[in-house]
Amino acid sequence: MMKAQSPTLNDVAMQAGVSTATVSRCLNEPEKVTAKTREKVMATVTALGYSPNFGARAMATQRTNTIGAVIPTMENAIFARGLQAFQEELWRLGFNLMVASSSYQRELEVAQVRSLVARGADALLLIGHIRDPQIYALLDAQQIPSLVTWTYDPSAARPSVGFDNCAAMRDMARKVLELGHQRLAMMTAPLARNDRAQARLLGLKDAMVEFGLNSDALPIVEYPYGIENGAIGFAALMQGSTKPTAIFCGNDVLAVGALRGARDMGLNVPGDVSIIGFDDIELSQVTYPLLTTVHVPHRDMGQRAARALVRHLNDDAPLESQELHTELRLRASLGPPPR
Amino acid sequence: MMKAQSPTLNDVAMQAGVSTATVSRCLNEPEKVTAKTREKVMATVTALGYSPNFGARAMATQRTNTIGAVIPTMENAIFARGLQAFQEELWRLGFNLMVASSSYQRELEVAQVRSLVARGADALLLIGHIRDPQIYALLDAQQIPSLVTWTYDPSAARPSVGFDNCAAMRDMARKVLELGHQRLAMMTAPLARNDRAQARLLGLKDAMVEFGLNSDALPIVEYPYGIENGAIGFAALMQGSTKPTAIFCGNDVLAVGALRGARDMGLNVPGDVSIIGFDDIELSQVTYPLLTTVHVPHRDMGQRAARALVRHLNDDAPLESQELHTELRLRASLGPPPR
DNA sequence: GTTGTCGTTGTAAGCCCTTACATTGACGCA
DNA sequence: TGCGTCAATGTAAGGGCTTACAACGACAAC
Repeated sequence: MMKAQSPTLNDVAMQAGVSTATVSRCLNEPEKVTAKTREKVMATVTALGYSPNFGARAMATQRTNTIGAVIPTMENAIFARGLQAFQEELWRLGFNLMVASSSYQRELEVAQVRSLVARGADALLLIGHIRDPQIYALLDAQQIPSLVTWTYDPSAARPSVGFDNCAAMRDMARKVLELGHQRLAMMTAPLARNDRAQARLLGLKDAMVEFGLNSDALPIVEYPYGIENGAIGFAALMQGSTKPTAIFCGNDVLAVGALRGARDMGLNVPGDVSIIGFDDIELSQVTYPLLTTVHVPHRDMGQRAARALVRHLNDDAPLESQELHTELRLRASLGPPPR
Repeated sequence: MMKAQSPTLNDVAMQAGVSTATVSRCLNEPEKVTAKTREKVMATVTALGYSPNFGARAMATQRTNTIGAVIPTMENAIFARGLQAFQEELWRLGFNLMVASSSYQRELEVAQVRSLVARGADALLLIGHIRDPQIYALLDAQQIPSLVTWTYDPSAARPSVGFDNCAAMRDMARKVLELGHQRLAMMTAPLARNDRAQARLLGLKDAMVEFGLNSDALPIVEYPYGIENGAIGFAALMQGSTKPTAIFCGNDVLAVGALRGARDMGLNVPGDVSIIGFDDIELSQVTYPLLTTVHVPHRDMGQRAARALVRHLNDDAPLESQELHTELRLRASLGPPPR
């Protein structure tokens, strides 16, 4: 009955006295059209307030210029920063970002991927390699390109843009061990289905073995992301009879919590115990004492991932793995062991 | 030539020996189809690995089940938390989220809105009321519903789901003034085109007037989001001859920076100076001293916004403003003025 | 047995672009 | 003048789904 339809390509074409093909060309490949025609058409476009119908365009081109990302959570500063950079770069390249969060839940991630694909994502950004194989099967079946980030693993089947979590933590651990620490402990995010966390733990153990320590005896506690949890975890690690002199944290948030836990227990950092983080989020530069941590180039990673995906989609460039480098940030929370 | 096309509705229909209409109904309104037919069809769907073509569906329904959000930045914990909740709720309701960030730049926001609309967003989430009028014109022209958040302003032309920034800060300021503080100062995010920041400042000034102080004399410094900036701003405010005894910060991040600035300058909080934040992000519960701040229900806000938009899209429910309530969190960083 | 009703399924008309291919026309050159 | 060339434009065929409406068939009521 009543139709206040927005104008279509055809409306513009008729109004401007040209064919729909010409209008389409004016919009998408203006160089293929005479300046005169182009002006006439563009004038009509603005006059009518025309804007292309998304669905029709998506159908005709089989593209949406939208890329999906499934991340554990945006609330974690680590992901927020990388994701922000990813979005900014996508924007520069003419793409939009769809976000879904899996809350570290395996089945949920499957559903999210399915949904993003159903919503027309041209490609996907994923975090880490470990996930339900269904996801890879789905992506292969639908021929959706995907890129793994927050880790770099040349041995994995899929391309990744990230850094070597294991090597980074190993380097840090060596520094700590060189200071003479013997009793280490680790507080990590839950290890199950988190290859980044697993790799970091592995790096620590590697270094221990190098230094002749028994890595099997390493006390390990697992806590979800959260400052409060860091404090709790710290207390848990310190209540045994043989207290560690250096506590490695899988991420800075837990480490900041540990610093707080130490303060609550009246312990001096690093006098009584050293605390080491991972990520170098902004927060770690303002704690007291300043946090020793591994600096991760999150923004660079997000940007590179965006560029790689877009080049793949636009120019058919192969999706290749890229390794980014981390750096140790040795700050006040690390010192020699007590005594 | 070579086509490894993915199966279409038609393929499924032929294979299952029914019409495309029936297949479509099985997928979208299963209750309208006999159980027997439905089973047969669904079996074929899985057998063929069929999944609907996004573009075609979008074209036929004029819907994408995708909602866009334009936020200043995801890196700010405040937005990250609310956005996360928004996304989770959208997901529960069967929608996807597209994110764009404006970096507080007016023109960029216009472009982002345009892009999200062009990418088929069914509706938009926006932060605050102040923006280029072009945006509202565009949304009206294309009939894209939108909802404003992070603020509640019944006098504004557009519906909003949020809280009264002015009243919240006014309440906090009263508490501080009741303690006897006379020399106040404000550190805020840049005020230009940020109605939330402006409202918070206004609330502070209101309270000052109530208590007989000259609000025009209030020292104000503006710094972008960032812990480091908070420290810088603090130093700036404390270097005058008449030092403030209470510093109001427009957000917790600046406040945390201020705490750090105080420590750097060897000042005691709240002995020498009280520091007050806004937002109650996780961080504020672990600083030393704990931060006095205004608690904002970011998650609740995100959820409500999602529900309101979806109800509007699905059930044509009117988009109505909702006011959420903030709470004062009086913690150790606030004390009586020195002397 | 006929007719009417109603629940189920089928038919086919859009929805609005893009683009391969066809057509046109201007121009240069013989 | 006639012809070939090439750039500019037009024609029309999809592309895959939803849905109004038509058709059908089973069953109940008379």
